[in-house]
Parts: sequence; structure tokens; C-alpha cells
Amino acid sequence: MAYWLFKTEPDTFSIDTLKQQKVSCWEGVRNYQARNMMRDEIKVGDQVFIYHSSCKDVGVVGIATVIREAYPDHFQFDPESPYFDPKSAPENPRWVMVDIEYQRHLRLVSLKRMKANPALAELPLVQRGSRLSIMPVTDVQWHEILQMTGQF
DNA sequence: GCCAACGTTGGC
DNA sequence: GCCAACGTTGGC
Repeated sequence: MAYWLFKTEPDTFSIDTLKQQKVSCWEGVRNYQARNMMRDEIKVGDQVFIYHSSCKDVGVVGIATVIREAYPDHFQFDPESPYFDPKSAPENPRWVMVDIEYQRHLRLVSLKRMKANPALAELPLVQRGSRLSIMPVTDVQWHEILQMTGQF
């Protein structure tokens, strides 16, 4: 079982939306590094921190579980979708998604606090200018962030 | 809204 | 395969 962090803009899709839906696909990842992790490494049962970006309270806000491994993201074929990719062919889909299930909210762990924690210096999120939308989290980092919520 | 940092594209 | 130009991301 591995740990991950998924970024989302809460104006588009928030932890509250996920809680309401209970289960959701994670569509719209259009970055090769992030795609490769979904395609090759993310497994059913993996644990995911949900992170809110581009908003007032930037940081980790909750936990979800992976319930379905990579399969084609159909939005890439939908011309009406903002995630449409005209260069992707249905017989050879370029982009994939996974499904996750809501687990619980966490008390916000802000980016500011994560940046200030030396134990998280290697987290891609904290390293200068990283814009990865999906990134691996080590066991140590996972538990450190959980500790920072003060809730365990 | 600004802007730094990073990814992608395309000409050569 | 290099690299300059361009587009996007995301914190502030």
C-alpha cells in the first residue's frame, strides 16, 4: 500500500464534493509525469491526501482511498470538455484516470506549515515551484502530515 | 492580477 | 536532439 497526494482546485472539485459523491473518478490529469504514476504505480487500496490549491486555504484537507486502477479518461475524447485532447486517439488513449472514495476530512494542514517543517523538505509540493498534480508521499511524510493535523 | 517556474512545442 | 518561444500553473 502506497501513499499519494492529489491536488484539486476546490472551486472545481473540493473535498466537500467528494464527500457528497462518496466516490469519484479523478479526471483531467494532463501531465505525463502524473499520468505515468497513475498508470504504473497507483493501486487499489492506496491512500491519498486531498490537497486544495489556488484558493484561500491552501493545503491538505482530507483523505481518500483508491478503489479503481488506471483506465482511459473519456473526457479526452469529448470536444465539449475542458480536458479534451484532439491529439489523443480512442484506439490509443493518451490519458488515464483512477477512482477514489472519500474517507474523511482532516483539519487543514496549510502549505505554509508544510514548508516550515524540515521533515517535509523532500515533498515535491514543498520544493520550489513544483506543479505536479499527483505526487508520491513517503510513509514518513504521510505520518508527519497526519501528526500536524493534531487528530490522528 | 502578477510573475516565477516549469512543461510543451516545433523549427532546425 | 537541442533549445527558444510560448503556455500554464499556482502561490502570493
